[in-house]
Amino acid sequence: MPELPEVETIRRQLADRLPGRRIVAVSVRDPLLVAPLAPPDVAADLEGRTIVRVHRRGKYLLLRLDDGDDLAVHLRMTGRLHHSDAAPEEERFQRAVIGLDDGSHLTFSDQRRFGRLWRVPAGPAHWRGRVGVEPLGGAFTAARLAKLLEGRRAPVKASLLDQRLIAGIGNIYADEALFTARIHPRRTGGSLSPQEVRRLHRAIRASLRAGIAAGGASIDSYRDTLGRRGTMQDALRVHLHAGEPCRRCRAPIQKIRVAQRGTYLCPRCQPR
DNA sequence: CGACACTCCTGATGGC
DNA sequence: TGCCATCAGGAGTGTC
Repeated sequence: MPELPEVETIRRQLADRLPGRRIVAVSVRDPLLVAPLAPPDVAADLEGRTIVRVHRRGKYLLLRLDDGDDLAVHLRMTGRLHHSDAAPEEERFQRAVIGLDDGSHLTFSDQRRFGRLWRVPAGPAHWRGRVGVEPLGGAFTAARLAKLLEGRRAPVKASLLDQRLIAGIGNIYADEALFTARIHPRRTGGSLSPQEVRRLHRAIRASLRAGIAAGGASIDSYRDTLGRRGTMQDALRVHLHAGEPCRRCRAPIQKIRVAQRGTYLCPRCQPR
C-alpha cells in the first residue's frame, strides 16, 4: 500500500515530466473516484489547466494547477498512477485517464476503489489539523516527536499511524521503525523514555528514507509511474515475516493485532 | 480532546 | 471443485 516513500517515488517521477503540461482531456470512468462531484463536471473543470508543480503532503500527491489550486490524489490501498507517452490501453481497473498536451497520459487505476481525486485550495490552511508534521522535514525533531507522544495512552503504533500527528507513515514503515527502535508497538506513547523517543525518531526517518531509496515497497499492487516494482519489500525486517527468525536475535517474528492492523514484531528485541 | 469502533471496497484466502 | 465467510487496511466519521 502506498505510504510516504511510495508517494514520494511517484512524486519525483512526475515532477520531472508534468510541470508545464496542459491538461487537454479528462475521462473519469469511475464516479466514485471524484464523488460527490460528477465526472463531466470534474473533466470540464480540469481541462485547459496547466500543471505547474508536483508536490506532496504526507500520502497526498498534489498537482499544483495554474489557477492556484491543487489537484489532490490519494492512492489509499491499491491506487496506481501510470504515466505513458501514448494513450493507455483499456484496463479493468482504470478509474480516470488524463490526457496532456504533449500526447502523454496520466492514468489512475485502482482495484479496490478507495482512491480519490479532488481539488483543494493551495497552501497549508486546508491541511492544518488533518495532516501533521512531515517526518522527513526539518520540523520533525526528536523533541517534536516527544511532544506528540507525551501523555498518550494509545499504543505507540496507533499514534504513528495517526496522520494528524505525523504525515505519511503507514502500516509497513510503522512496523519497521518500531523494530529498528526496539520498541513494542503496544507500548503507550507516554511511556517511552527520552532515549526511546530519540531512537524512534531516528528509526522513522531511516525507514522512510530506505523506502524512498528502494523506490518503495511493492508488496501488493504498488507500482511506480512507469509500472515498475520497488524493492523495499525485500528489505523489510519484520513486516510480513511472521514465524521467521529475527535478523538480530533469531527469535521468531510474531504477528499480533494493534490498532486494527496486522502488526509484526520481534518479541525479544521489542519487549513490552 | 483522546481513544476506538465502524465504514467503504473487492481480490485473495481458507474452510468444508 | 465450488461456495461462502473472512481478511486486508487508509482515512473519514461517529461515539463515549
